[in-house]
Amino acid sequence: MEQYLIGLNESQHRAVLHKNGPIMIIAGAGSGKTKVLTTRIIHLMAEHKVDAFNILALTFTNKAAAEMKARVENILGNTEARNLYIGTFHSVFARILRGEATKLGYPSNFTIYDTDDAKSVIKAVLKEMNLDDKTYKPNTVYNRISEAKNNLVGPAEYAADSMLKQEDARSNRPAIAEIYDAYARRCFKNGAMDFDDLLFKMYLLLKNFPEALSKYQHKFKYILIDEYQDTNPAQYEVIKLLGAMHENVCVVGDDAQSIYSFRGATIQNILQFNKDYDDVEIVKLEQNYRSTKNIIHVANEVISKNKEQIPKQLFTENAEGEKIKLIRTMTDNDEGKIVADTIQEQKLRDHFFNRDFAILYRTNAQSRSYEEALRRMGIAYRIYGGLSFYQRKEVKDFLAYLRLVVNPNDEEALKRVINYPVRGIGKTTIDKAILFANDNKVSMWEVLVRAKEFGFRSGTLETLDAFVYSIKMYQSEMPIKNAYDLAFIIGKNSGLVKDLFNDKTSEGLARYENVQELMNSIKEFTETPTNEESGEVGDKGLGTYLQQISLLTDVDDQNTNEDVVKLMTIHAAKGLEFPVVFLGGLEENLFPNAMSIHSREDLEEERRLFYVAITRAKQHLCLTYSNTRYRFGQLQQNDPSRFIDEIPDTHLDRSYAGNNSKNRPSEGWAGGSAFDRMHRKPSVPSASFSISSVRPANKEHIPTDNFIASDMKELREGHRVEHMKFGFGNVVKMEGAAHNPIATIEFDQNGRKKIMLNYARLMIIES
DNA sequence: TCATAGCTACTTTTT
DNA sequence: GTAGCTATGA
Repeated sequence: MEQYLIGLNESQHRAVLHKNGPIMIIAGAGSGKTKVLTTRIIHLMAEHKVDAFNILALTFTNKAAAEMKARVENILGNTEARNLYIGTFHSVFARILRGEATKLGYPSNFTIYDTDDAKSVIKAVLKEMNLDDKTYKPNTVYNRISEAKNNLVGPAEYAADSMLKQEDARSNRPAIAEIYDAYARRCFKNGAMDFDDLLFKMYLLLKNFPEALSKYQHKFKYILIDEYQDTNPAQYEVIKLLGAMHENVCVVGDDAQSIYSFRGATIQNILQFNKDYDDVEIVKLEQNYRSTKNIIHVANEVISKNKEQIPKQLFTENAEGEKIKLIRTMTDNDEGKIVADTIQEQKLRDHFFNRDFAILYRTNAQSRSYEEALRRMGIAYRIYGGLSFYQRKEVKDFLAYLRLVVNPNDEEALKRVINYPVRGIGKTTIDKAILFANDNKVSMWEVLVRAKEFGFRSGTLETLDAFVYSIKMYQSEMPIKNAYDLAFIIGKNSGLVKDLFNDKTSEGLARYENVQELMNSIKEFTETPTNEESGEVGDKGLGTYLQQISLLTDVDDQNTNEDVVKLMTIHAAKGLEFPVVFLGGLEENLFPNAMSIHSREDLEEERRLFYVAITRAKQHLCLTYSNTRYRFGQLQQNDPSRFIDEIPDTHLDRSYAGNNSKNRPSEGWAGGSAFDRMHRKPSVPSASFSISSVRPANKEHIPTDNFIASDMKELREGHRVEHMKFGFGNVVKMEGAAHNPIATIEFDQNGRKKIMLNYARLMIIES
């Protein structure tokens, strides 16, 4: 048997070996899904001699795509793997659309608008249409348009659809169809596509241009789709079109983990896959390699409450594990504190590293209390999600300059930078320019270029001319300068970098650093040897750079190995795993969220979200909820989440939650809060997070009476020490960075352990 | 034209 | 609680 097939279980093996025809792989949480996908690609290439050019693999995140690519390269080598089309739906489609843009009337250097850009265009459109943005909230309008595009409904179809018309009329927003039309025109005029356009236009390309359809159908003989449960109708139709010729479509997903319906994903795609094609091979991966038996049992129980699902039973051969812990606190701040305390305690007791912990929550706003508590305890953490690097104002401003140089029709970019840094082009002038542009059906840029003709007066005219001149100068440099050199000049000459540099507040400093960081990333881009991705367009220029980054969102993700506690929403945690997981805010109206408790579908999605959270944990899972919580600046009383009661009592340790946690919180319990108890006796053995069933048990050690932790700066190899938990031992090795030293200690009773001196409390007995 | 004080509005968000 | 926008005064 081939080396790469070794270690697959029977179902995994079947999924990998299936060659032609449609196949659906239902992959439970932690069942080795990525391994199956990558091994399948390797097998197709190595065994069936399928050319890399003929394989298309689509994922939802850059990270998933990168991981897949890396694994394939690892086995087959870079030269073989580099020609694979592995990427996110958006990046692969964007790449194809660049090549075919002219068919659709777009320039091939079209700009990609992110959500903020799109909303800003909507705002501008609303203003021009004299519509009130209280009734037509840009957010709502954007979502409505997004939904339409994800369902392949264009502006014309939208206007003609009586159902949609009725819905909009009922919600008192009859003008959505008009706004949609104006928005689409504006984007087109700006030479820009939003995220949804990348899918929608891809569909239109295949639908309306038979030769394009045929080209890509021939090219992609084998198609693999990851996270199929999260696909929306647009993605579904594109896959259907692309796969129609060979029908070698392999979809992988887990209906139980479908949590993106609010972004247009429809679980029906996976539930009905076997009706879309004849003779669908169905493989279920039900063995979990991630979690303890306890966690898997609870996950199964919870998800079984959902009606709509593909029947399956997850099982594991891992250890039994311990019960799931439930902690109740009085306030959200206590919740943060108790989690931070527990992390600290567990690090000491069980030798976990910061990176072994994840704190998950339903909404981003919940991160604050954890943050404060962790900071106070000096535990390193990182919040994932929230504002990504590329969404920060200063970064967007700088990028807007670069965008404008590449595509002067990009009105969003123009508006961002026309008076930033301040150069005396005020609101009045800008409004005037926009007005002229609309009246004369030209771009705003055009108005500026021909400012004199449009009758701007001398003072304004001068500043406008100077601005136009500077941008034109940058444009003329484009063919001869690489992205970094040009960006450097732009940053310097525009005064933008200086402006940030002069702001000496701490926020200003952070902003300056962010722009420097951006410059670094541009430099890195110019210095990295060209790979096949960029072979298409002018290599190291500004245009190529912008294309590359417009679909990147999370630079933060790159450092997954740093030793920090990770904080993120459950959504962001999908696909990840952690030894210890804390799940916070298990309260009615928060989780399940108030907006999702009115329909069965929504509630089931919340439950799937709960399922996703549970199945992130490898060894320990701790649920917390708080009696009161500040939300929107107001103190709220909360009932415990209904999901808590869906966990079988046999698998839930409620001893931290008070006796009546099943009922509504009573008035008189506060004196004996779990929090208080936890602090009075932090190390009662039965109350501790023991990992006995997962790792070999440590022999209990009772610290000597005069135990006082020594200064760890004094610790050297050869010292004899006492550890609170592990007893006596000898230091055999010192390593790690100066700020994070690690000692290897041979304990008399408990063997060799690595101890992080920043956290451990050790007493030096003999030096 | 710019700086600042108040008012408002908020789920999740791979791209 | 806080970001982000609007109205106001300088």
